[in-house]
Amino acid sequence: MFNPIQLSLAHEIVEENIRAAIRLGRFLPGDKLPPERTLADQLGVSRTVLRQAIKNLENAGYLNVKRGAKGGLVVNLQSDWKGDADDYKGKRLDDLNAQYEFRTVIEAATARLAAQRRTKNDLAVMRSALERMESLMEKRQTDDNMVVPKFMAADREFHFSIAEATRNPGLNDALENYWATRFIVIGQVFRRVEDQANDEHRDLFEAIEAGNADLAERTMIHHIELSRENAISLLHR
Amino acid sequence: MFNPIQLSLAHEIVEENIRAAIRLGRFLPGDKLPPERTLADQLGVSRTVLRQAIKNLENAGYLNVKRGAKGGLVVNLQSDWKGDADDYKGKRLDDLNAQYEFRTVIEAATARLAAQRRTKNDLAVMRSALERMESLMEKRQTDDNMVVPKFMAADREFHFSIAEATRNPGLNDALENYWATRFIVIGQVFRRVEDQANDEHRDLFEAIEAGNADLAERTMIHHIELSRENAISLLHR
Amino acid sequence: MFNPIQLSLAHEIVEENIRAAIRLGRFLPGDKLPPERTLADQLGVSRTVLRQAIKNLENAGYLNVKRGAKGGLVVNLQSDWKGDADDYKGKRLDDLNAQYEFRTVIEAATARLAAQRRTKNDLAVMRSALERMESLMEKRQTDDNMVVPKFMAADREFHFSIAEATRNPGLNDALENYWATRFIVIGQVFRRVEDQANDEHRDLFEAIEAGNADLAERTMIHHIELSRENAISLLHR
Amino acid sequence: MFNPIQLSLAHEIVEENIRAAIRLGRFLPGDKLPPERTLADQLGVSRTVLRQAIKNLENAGYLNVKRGAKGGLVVNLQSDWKGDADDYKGKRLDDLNAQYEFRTVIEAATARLAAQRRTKNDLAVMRSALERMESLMEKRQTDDNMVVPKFMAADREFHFSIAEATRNPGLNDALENYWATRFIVIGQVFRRVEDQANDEHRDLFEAIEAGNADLAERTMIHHIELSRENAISLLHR
DNA sequence: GTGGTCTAGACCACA
DNA sequence: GTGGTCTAGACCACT
Repeated sequence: MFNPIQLSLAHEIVEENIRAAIRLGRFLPGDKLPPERTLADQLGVSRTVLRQAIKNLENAGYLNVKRGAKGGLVVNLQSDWKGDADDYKGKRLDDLNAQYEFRTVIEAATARLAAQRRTKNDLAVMRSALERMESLMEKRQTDDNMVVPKFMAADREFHFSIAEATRNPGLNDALENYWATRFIVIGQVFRRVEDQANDEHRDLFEAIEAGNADLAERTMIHHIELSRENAISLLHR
Repeated sequence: MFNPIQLSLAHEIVEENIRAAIRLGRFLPGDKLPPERTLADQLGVSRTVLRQAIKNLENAGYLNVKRGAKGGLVVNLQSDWKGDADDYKGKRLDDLNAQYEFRTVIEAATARLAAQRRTKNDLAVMRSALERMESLMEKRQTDDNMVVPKFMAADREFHFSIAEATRNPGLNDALENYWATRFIVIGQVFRRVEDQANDEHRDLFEAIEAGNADLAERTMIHHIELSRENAISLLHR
Repeated sequence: MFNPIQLSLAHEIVEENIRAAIRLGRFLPGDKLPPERTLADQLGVSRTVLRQAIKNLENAGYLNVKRGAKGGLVVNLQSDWKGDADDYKGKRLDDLNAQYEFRTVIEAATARLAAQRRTKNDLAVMRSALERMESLMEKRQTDDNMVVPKFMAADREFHFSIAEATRNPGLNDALENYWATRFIVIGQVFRRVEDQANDEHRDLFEAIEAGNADLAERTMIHHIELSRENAISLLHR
Repeated sequence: MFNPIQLSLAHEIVEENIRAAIRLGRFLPGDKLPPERTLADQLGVSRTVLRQAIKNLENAGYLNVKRGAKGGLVVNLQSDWKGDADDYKGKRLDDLNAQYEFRTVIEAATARLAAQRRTKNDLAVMRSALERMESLMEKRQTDDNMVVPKFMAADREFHFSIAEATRNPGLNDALENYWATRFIVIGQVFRRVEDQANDEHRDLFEAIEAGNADLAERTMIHHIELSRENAISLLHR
């Protein structure tokens, strides 16, 4: 009837928040987080608690802490993160499909509603993310190891800007929560879907810009379906 | 960039859990909760914490604590609950609409998927809830004050059994979370939608039983739309 | 010319202090340390620092922390301690001999000086420790797992009471430091030297009681030599 | 049961290290310490910390900081040192005796063991220090103010080379620690024991060279006894 | 009345 | 002007 409650430790919540921000690309590898004192203030916790979270994130390979006047909390390359790829290693195929199904439900709705409600400003934000993705796509053959993280951040911004355009906080939150906790952060996924993905992104944008809700919805569903197939072929071969 | 984190005390979480169980009709007025020790065990907390939660729920009118051999934690009538109707008093119309919109997205999906995946057992659970609602409907003119709570519990079970039939935990959780925290527990809502509501419920059931996904989805959307109009006319007149 | 300085972290010093007290048998397995607040006060540190030390000692198997009114910091059985026996596993034979040589220098001096300076009170303390050892010796065949720890604590008290009787703080400190950091805490040592050890202890006591400095010194040297041979045969077979 | 722990700041430890090196004559008056960067490196601290220590040592009269290309950290004459003689001013006679007693225990052992274990190389080091002392002794009537410091450094080297010859790190450390923290650095002591002291030093050397452990031990004990009487007559007249 | 967690503020060490 | 450490005090949760 009742399940054991989950006691919330401040430092765990803080850790989860920062981890999500990093995984979502709000801070890219090489970026510095705000100084401890500022971060603690923003998160509404003491430095003690924040530092516990930072220590864990450092151990998990997300952060690199440097001392001194020019030091700070530096975000590591994705390749140093521990436990992310593993999250999906043993995952059952059914679970993965169920997660993509849920995402499809949410994003089909955001695409449809965004097509009906997007403002000029929404479109500008989407276009900016889209163009960033396209320009990064051209650099994909270089060995700049920031291409993948930057692309993933732009991808996230594109999808979130669509959700934002719905003006529905529930959909927004559901999507953010999905990406933060379940989004697969493996660069290889990117490398394989790249071309298709970007064409789909542009189609999606154009449908939303044109206010064509049905088309936007269909395009989004197709886009996520491709993403799903890719993830599955990558993780369950 | 970062928002203040929200810490919750153990007894608040426990209180919220029990309140949700009551609001969702898992315990009906007059029912007794399990004994303290059992409850504390299930929730994984000490009796100190549980008792604090119970004290608050008693003050909020949800519970009536009776001592003695035949005592226990008795659930009160809805009419004794405090602060629930208030939740919606000052709510902005836009917020209410956004919430219903979110519910529509989720439940349109559950209806569609349930129509495709329901097992015989799923249908049996749905039918049971449906028949209970229909039989309660006939008693709605009596002054039996258990009719409304029982109807609401059956209503909840009906919707949840549909979500259950999708075999998608994400949709399931989203729905449960929605009902637990945002579902309007005002009996008057029930009194006004009752006739339509029940017809819709049966239509919905039949579409799912027939495996007609499109129809199930349309019916669900229509059903929630009626519910929304009702809530708005009641709360924002 | 200069060596890197060793930065002293408060919690490490505290940890070392408590660990030494346990290893020296000032707290026996099953004993409770004073409550955190008291301990922190005595050690002149904040609870934060003390708790870090306790956490480490818990991880190292020295302590078992229990919550609640009757909880506290309980000392574990020696068999749960980690890293103690290991300290000597790979140790070079020369190092071990050098350590025993150093101890011989210090304790030969304490025995000699104690024989010259012991008061009645000193003798009473020695006799008490001696008698405790003798009474424990009789229980050595039982399976009471407190016999070894208690014997070791009494052994330590006996030797320290001799050092105390010299009224020389330098010798006292050197001995205490030696036992705290280098004393071998392996119960098996005890089992093998038992009979001889106790006879020697009594001889030593009688020489000191009689004020026979030469005999006391010779007996102590012989006693430590036996102990050394035992340790070596045990650890370097 | 437990005593307050003593925390030390990095710059205090560094200061103490450098002070000990100077007091032990590892750097003689007029010598320059290594450059700041080298020193900071060797000590494993930042220059900030090192400079704080240097500032204190300058204030205490140990160092004279000279800027410029030919500048550096120059060690002052003993006569400029502050606070050393004071260390013993209020000291109780008993404490002084106890310290000499402890030193006697340690050095009697080093003399005995050195006589048994000294190598040719050990003897060469001892002889070098001995001869330096003898040659300085002849200059003691001149007003060369380097005679005393140089003699004291040679004296320290002589005693340490004996300890070194024992191959026992424990004895070595105990002696070094003793001299660094408790050795009386007052030049006047030197002026009064000089003649005897040097004869004793030579006797000691010869006993060790001859491998006569008993004689070496007796000579050392006598040597320290003279030193003790001298110190006491000087400080407690 | 114990251990468990968090806070606000201080000072240190580093670059 | 950053991260690193420590303190004093408060309140929570457990038994």
